[in-house]
Order: sequence, then C-alpha cells, then structure tokens
Amino acid sequence: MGRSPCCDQDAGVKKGPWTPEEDKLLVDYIKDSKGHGSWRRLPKLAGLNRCGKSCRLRWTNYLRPDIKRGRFTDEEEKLIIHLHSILGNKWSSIATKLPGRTDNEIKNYWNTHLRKKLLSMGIDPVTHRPRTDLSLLAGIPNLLTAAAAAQQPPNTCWDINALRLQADAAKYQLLQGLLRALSAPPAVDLMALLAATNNNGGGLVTQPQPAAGVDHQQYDGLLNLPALTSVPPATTLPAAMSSSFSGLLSSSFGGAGSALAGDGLSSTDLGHSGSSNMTAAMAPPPPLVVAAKECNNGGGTSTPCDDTPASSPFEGLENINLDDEFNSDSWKDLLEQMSWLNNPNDQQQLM
DNA sequence: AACCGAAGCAACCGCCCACGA
DNA sequence: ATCGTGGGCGGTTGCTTCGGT
Repeated sequence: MGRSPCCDQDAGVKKGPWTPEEDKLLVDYIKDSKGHGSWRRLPKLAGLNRCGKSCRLRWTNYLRPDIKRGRFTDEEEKLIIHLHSILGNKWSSIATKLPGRTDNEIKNYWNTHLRKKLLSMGIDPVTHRPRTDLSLLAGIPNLLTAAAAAQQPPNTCWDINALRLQADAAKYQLLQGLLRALSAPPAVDLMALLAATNNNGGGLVTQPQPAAGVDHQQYDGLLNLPALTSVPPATTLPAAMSSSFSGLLSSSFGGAGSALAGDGLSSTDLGHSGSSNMTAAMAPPPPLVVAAKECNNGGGTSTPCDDTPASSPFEGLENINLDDEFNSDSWKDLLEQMSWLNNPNDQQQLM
C-alpha cells in the first residue's frame, strides 16, 4: 500500500548526531509529560527540529534512563549467542532478555564482535553450524575410515583403531592440501575441523574446551560431532595413501608433517586446551592406546577380534586418483567416488 | 607528525505489521 | 473490508576513533 515517510523530507528536519541541547529537550519533555505520547507529534511539542522517528530512536537507544553502558560481559555474550541460535536476527527479542541493552546495541555488537568470533571458530554465524563454506570438508562423513572399512571382505578382521588413526592422518593431510590448493588459508584450526568431521567416536578422544565467552551449547553442538583422536606422522600412512597425496603434500607443505606456523587465524580463538596452535597440532602424536581389533561379521556390526588384520585397510583406495597438482576437479572426482558414503544408510551399514 | 585503513557505533532508511477509524 | 497511521524492526550507512606505518 505504501506509506508516506514518517518525516517530511522537505521540511528541513535536522539529521545526524544529536547535540546535548537536543538530548535535554527530549529528556525534559518525556519526563514532564510522563511518557513520549505520540512520537510523530513529539518533536513539535518538545521544540525539536527532528522527525519523530529520530526522537524515538534517540530515546530508546541512548537516552532511556535504564540503558546499561559499557562492555558486554562474558555472560551477556554467551546469552546473545545462545539466543541468536534460537531466534536469529530478532534483535528486539534478544534485547528483552538482556536488561539495559538495546536491540541496536546488541545488533552492533553482534556484527562487529560476535560474528567475527564465531567465524574464527569455524562456526557459521547464521546457522550456528560449522561454516557452510567449509561444509565440503565438514560433510565428509569419516570418508576414509568408512571407505577403508568398506574394502574389508566379510568376516575378516582389522585393527580398527589403527585404521581410524591412519584415516585421521590421511584426512588431516587431505584437508591441508585442499585448503592450500584452493588458495584458502585455513580459517579454522585443522585439528578442530577434523574434530568436527571425524565420526569414529573411538578412544583417544581429545575434547577441546570452549574459549572464554564462547557459547557452550553451540560449542558442544560442534563437538557432538566426534572428536579427532590423534594424528600419527604421515610416514605411518600406507604407501597407497601416501602416494596419493605425495605430490600435493610435498609441493604444499615441504613434506608431510611439517608445521604450518603463522598460517591462518590463531587457533587460540578456537579454544583448544593443550595443543592450542598449529605447530602443536602437527607435533608427533601421543602414545597410542592398545588398539582394539574388530571383525566385520558381514551383518553391519563389528565385534571384538584378536585375529591378525587381513591387510592394509587402505588397500583399494589407490583408485582415488589425485593429481600431483591437486585441483578442484580431482577433489570433485574424489567426492563423487565416495558420494555414496554420504548416504546415512550406507554409513549405518559400515558401523 | 601525518597519513591511511580498519573497526566501532550512532543514526538513518525503508519495509512490515498491528490497530483503529 | 479497506485504508491510513503509528510504531517496531532489521539492514545499512557514514562519521569518528584507533592503531599501524
């Protein structure tokens, strides 16, 4: 239907920053009138050459006596993030839960601080899920572990923990290489990313802790995706896997296992306790726990097994052909070859 | 000391909705 | 039922401040 602007643009009403005198006029009027009444009529009655809307904004965002000034506390930050995950950009609704804070203030704080904070954590500030621009990576459902497991014939045994660790290492390098190949400096700590992409849920789990000011529920949500166990040196990779990535690794990192010092964002923002930087993340792994062995009984479940593993769990992955010069096409090929693994039913059968 | 880019934030803009005539 | 108005809301702008060179 269209409506006339709240303020006549030709009336020469003042715009821009408010002066102390204008503030006083507005405050005095509202005080004397015990309320603002009609905002449209207020400027004339208060002797202000402002539009009513401008007066309302000035009052609600700045002059109201119950406005709380100063930095947001950690608790307020957590609450904002939590409420935003539920309410989205409903700033006024969020503001009702933070006494003394205005929707405008919260909105500004979100846009200038919290949004960046979440991004640096690899969390999409819109969805509060792991970043969608990294979904290509985050969506890999334990690809290599599952693929390796899929190679095992029924009723054979394999060292499930060794398999998982090798898969972790392979994934770690793959992700590094991919990020490099796409000329995208890691926006998140790769260890954290792997923690989010790893589905194995086995032992050796290292649970990073949320950084101060980080919403625990969201963080926990991220961590609901099982955590990375550990990253063995690349030299433990089966030859087939190593060669698949060798070109990419040697050209990108100067050799597998090299540190990525100074690359990307500080991982301290990611809140890791312990290995809180990239160099530490690349350090030799801690001693491994005794590997459990499991049998593929052919029925979609695994059972404990003491037999010697049948063969390298990565056998059969040689057909994943990554070019020496890693590029997006080869990545697509890889995904296509393994796309069936994204099917939850298929994954279920592997577990 | 001067300049420049980035960050922060107050204020504005335009759309939408509720409500009353 | 329709339309005009008031007020609220989210997105955006642009000014100010800050920090680095």
